[in-house]
Amino acid sequence: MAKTTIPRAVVPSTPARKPSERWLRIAKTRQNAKSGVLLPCGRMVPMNDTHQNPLFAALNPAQQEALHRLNGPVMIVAGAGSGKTRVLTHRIAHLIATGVPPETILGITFTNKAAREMRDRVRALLFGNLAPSAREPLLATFHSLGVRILREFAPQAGLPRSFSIYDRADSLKIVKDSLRELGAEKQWEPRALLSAISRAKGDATTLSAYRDRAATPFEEIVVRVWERYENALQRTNALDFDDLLSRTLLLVESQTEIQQILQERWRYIHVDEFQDTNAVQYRLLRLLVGKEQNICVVGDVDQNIYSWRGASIRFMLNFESDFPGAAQIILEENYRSTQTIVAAANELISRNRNRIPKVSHSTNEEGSPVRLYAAYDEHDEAAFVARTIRERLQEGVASREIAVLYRANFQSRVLEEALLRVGVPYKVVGTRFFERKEVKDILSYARAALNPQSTADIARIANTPPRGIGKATLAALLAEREHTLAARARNAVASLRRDLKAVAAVLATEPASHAIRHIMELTGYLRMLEASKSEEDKERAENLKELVSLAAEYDHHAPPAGIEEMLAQAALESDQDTLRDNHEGVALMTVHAAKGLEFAEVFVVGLEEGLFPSYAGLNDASRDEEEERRLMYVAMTRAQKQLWLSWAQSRMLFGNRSVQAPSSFLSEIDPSYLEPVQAEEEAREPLRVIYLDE
DNA sequence: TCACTGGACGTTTTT
DNA sequence: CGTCCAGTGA
Ligand SMILES: Nc1ncnc2c1ncn2[C@@H]1O[C@H](COP(=O)(O)OP(=O)(O)OP(=O)(O)O)[C@@H](O)[C@H]1O
Repeated sequence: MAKTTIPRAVVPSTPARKPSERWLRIAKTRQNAKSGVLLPCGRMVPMNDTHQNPLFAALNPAQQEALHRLNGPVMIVAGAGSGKTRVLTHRIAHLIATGVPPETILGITFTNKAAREMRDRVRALLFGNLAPSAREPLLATFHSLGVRILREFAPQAGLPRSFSIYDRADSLKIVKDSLRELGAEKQWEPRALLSAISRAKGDATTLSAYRDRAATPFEEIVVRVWERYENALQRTNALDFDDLLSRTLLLVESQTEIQQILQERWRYIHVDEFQDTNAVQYRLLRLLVGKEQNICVVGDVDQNIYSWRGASIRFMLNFESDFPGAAQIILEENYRSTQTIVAAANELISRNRNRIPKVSHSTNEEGSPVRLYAAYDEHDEAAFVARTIRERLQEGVASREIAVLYRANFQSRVLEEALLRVGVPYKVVGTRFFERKEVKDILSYARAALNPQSTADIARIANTPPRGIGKATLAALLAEREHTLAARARNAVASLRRDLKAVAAVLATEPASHAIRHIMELTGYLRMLEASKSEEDKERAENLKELVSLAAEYDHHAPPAGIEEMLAQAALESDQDTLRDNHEGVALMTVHAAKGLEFAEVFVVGLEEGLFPSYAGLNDASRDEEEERRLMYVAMTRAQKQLWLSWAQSRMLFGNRSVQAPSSFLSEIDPSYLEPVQAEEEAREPLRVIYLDE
């Protein structure tokens, strides 16, 4: 395997504004075709000099290996906090530094936030504060990559120029409607049907293949709903999340020319969090990798936590046979956490049988023990968290350095109440801005105007604000039977049409933020909110103003591309995206949402049998004890310095107070790493009375 | 058409 | 215990 690439054009793509801004510059002499690094002092060092090239100096020897092996397939396998993401970032920067054209590099991340961060890091590593150049690597999630490809090749993919992306709520609504049409809404759970459909799509199973092997009554109803679901999507020019991947796969699979274009476009492909890749993503990936086989994936099988939606570690296990000659790089040093945290997490995960044992150690300080709190109930637990955080803030820890992690979203409520009570600022990650009703409404106007087939959007906004369009009128409108309506209803429909026409005109001519403002005004939506006396509506009006400033980020696109881009972003926004880079406040989130993040101090709450590990889906095949343990491993390894674990002896579940047993995971951590925290006396007494009352 | 209300039902995790 | 939604009456 070649250790040095053959650089092509190595002339710096963007002229430096000021010499000081560009601390690292690509230079090359024509004679030897070898590149070097120009240090700020003006001295030139060879590109591969592991001592002087700053990109190498920031990595340990094992990590550097990934920068030496730029060609051919590479898989980096390593535990939490071992610098996998850091290596990817440096590798991409290094590729560019050696003269690989940036736009031939593709990096796939798990969330948009991760993509954005990687983009910032690569820029910082290469150009200091230089303005973004047109020539940049593409850093995106599989889903946004799909949108990009499908937009570019819309005709070949059999898609209209402007298609809508349906989020889970949109999809669920179609499933519900389909079930109702089938008269089966009482017998089946819409969510179960949607996840069956989604799961099949993610496994690259087509409807007809699924139909052929459907045997159980459940599978039969899935088929019947899926047929209707697919019809509805097609009718409304819409794609769901899974389609963004599967339609892209279909396109690239069936059209060799397109495959070739894409293979030539991205000659260096990277995938982060590879352990959570599903079948469709993997097949797409294999098709995108060109003859040179320049693919670099990083992952940790112990952090596979999305198997319930089709992600599988088998692609990691098969990597070497699918990509012959693949180099494997193993990273063993954890840079993130204290020795105590690393040891405790390793011990826990070693209980899993279905894994490949690996070494992971830390040369960081030993650190303090993991603190364990046994609460009386969920209120006591939340009070403990709030009180401890307040103390830590007083001791000088920044609030953004602290996270509280839980298994299920409903657990955030008590925590919020407790934090509010003691005045600790916090941010619940996962309450997505774009899922707020008022935001969805305004965006629905845009979607309906851009894509007149989008009946879901039309239904959503037809009577918001009230125009006098009720159920009957709406049905007639959607069936294009307006002429059968009474005059009053016809007028109402005419007013809706006028609004949509006006919105369409505005979208075609105005930049994104102006367009959004116009929508709010010309539809009377903002007026409706401002006329209301309720606090909630006041807040909604505020959110809409926020939406306008968000839209301004898309103003540089020519209309209507700005809005289209924003709509795609809105649909693809991840939970993590609600955490702004410079956010204030303690982060509250599910363990799933914390994947890939790190915090100085971490609380993991609700460590009770049935909750974490969760017993939900007990009858399902989806329940997986080992995945729950991996989830716990992910949770623990988010912490850099201090980890707190807690559980409650009693908890309100489904409106019933239930007696809880401590999580089995707690007994899987050696007691020598743990230190119990005593309850505060005054906190204990009144709560004990409540407890005994039961 | 729309506002209100009682009852059913839920909590796994999400791009 | 809350939330959401379907069904009711005005
Ligand atoms: N060689 C190194 N020198 C100093 N710090 C490092 C080094 N490698 C990694 N780190 C730091 O360790 C932390 C973890 O790195 P990173 O997030 O890249 O790990 P990861 O393997 O992707 O983690 P996870 O799998 O848990 O998401 C980061 O703060 C990173 O900056």
